[in-house]
Amino acid sequence: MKLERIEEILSTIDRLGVVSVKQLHEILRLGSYRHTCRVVSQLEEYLNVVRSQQKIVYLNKEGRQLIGSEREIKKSVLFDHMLLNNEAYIYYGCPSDWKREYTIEITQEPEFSFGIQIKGMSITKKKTIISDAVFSRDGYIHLVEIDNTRSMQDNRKKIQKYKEMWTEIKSQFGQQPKLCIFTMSEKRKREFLSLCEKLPCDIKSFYEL
DNA sequence: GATAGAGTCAGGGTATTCCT
DNA sequence: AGGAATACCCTGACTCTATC
Repeated sequence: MKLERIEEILSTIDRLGVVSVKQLHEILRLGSYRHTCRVVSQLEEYLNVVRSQQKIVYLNKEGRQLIGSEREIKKSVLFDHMLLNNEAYIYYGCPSDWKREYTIEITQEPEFSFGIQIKGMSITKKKTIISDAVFSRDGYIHLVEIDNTRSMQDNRKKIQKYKEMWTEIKSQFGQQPKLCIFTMSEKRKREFLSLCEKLPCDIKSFYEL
């Protein structure tokens, strides 16, 4: 296989972190599924392979070295979450500016300063929120949240955080982003729908994909 | 003609579902 | 429960095609 092609495929894997062969088949579009399997097995010297329900791969040291990636992936319980993240990536047509684990940091002016100004000290506070992924489409920013096994209580907290920060998020992106949420069941989808009432959002359950 | 890329078919392995 | 049937995933072997 040509080096260029190897690097291209390894970069794709690097960008997603962890990916199943089935997902690679949809992303790379190398022809038949059989052929994707073959390509992956040819690249195995650069990959760690995990067999659970299906074969999933991520870059090993050689692979990272070849494409100069600093991002080391360790085998973890987060794999399922990352694979679901990929499903969203595929659903949106593999956006070229897709970024995982995107940190949004904002500074908020305090609502009440009680008229006190302390010299040399800023009373603004910083807040961060990490989206599972961010991408743009037709010029619009999309923030992606993947709900796998998080408790609904945690989900409520996170959505609340988005609501609190939404004004600043808007001004940071210079536009109204869209919150895209993928969840595991219709029941949760309904809960998210009511939680996100006032946010521009797109909520889907994985069964719809 | 050698090589790489790609398709088809068959079969093994394992998980899931079905049936008694 | 436990064995049979089914479904799904992965791989090997063979073949064809394009390109150099």
